[in-house]
Amino acid sequence: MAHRDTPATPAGTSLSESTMETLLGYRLAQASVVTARVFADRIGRVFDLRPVEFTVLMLVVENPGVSARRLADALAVTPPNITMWIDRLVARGLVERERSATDRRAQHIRPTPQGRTLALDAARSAREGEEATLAALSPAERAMLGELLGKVARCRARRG
Amino acid sequence: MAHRDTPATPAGTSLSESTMETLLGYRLAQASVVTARVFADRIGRVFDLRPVEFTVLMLVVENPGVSARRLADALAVTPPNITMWIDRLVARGLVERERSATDRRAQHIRPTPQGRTLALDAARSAREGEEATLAALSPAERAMLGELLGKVARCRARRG
DNA sequence: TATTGTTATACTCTATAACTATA
DNA sequence: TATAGTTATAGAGTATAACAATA
Repeated sequence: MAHRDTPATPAGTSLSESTMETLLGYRLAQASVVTARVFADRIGRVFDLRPVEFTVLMLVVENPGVSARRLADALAVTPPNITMWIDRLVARGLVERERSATDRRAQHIRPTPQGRTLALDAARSAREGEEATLAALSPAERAMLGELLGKVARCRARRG
Repeated sequence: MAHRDTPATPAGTSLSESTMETLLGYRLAQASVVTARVFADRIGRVFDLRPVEFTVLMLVVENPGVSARRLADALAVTPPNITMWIDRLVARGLVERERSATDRRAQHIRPTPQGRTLALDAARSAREGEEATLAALSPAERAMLGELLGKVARCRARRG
């Protein structure tokens, strides 16, 4: 059988990932493991909000009167799904729907006072969690990283 | 009814996201929309590999003889799931399992020649796709971004 | 007793298709 | 005819629990 008895990568060491590291998608995924954990600890458990749910709420707070369509586009989520997430927020009294007077197909979504408070509390908590977890990065590095990620996000093709 | 007829954010403009932008998790998610699309176009459709599946294959290529456990840890995937992904790669003849001689619970996973070829082809294609899509970023910016993301990934708590 | 890996299973999230009501 | 939103439903992905084999 002449299997080479290659002494596999010893445990305790990190796996080699030199090729993967050249792919931005991989590095994003690895970095997201960290932020997802912070989110779960700081927002998921405490405020009972899923990532998308929190983002929808926060965007509604920052853009009161926004339509479901625009939220779906901003989050790259399909129309049926944005309906579901908004449903959940409405059921919890965090946002409200209102038919548009000018285009009766569309709707305006606005935060309730409770929704606004909860969103801002959650955001603050997440920010604190990230700061604590990412202490290895200087403020300048964090800022630079944010800028670069924003530049990547702006490479998104319209209407994909 | 005295509803305020606030002229909601006009369509055509981007949504305001100043608070969200202060959260690294949000920026990562937004940037991931771009890389996920590149992946789907360049790897998903062409090579019929899902993101996790591709990453498993690539890590096996770069770490021949690695155990399932270490792959699961590296990818933050649960043991049952890594079993499933490896099953799929084995079924396609891209990797092989071998019982460890020293610890008969564990196994060594190695790429087949076809697996190796396919992984490297896919990686090259993904890299080309990212370069084309992220042309708005200079090589220096791309390198800096990769470094910073690596630094974030290294903030991952062990065994969470 | 702890660890590697597997099976069985349920849950979450997302996508597609078909529908309504407006424009 | 096209668009905003909804419903119904299927699929992909992930998680938990229980188990087998080995250490």
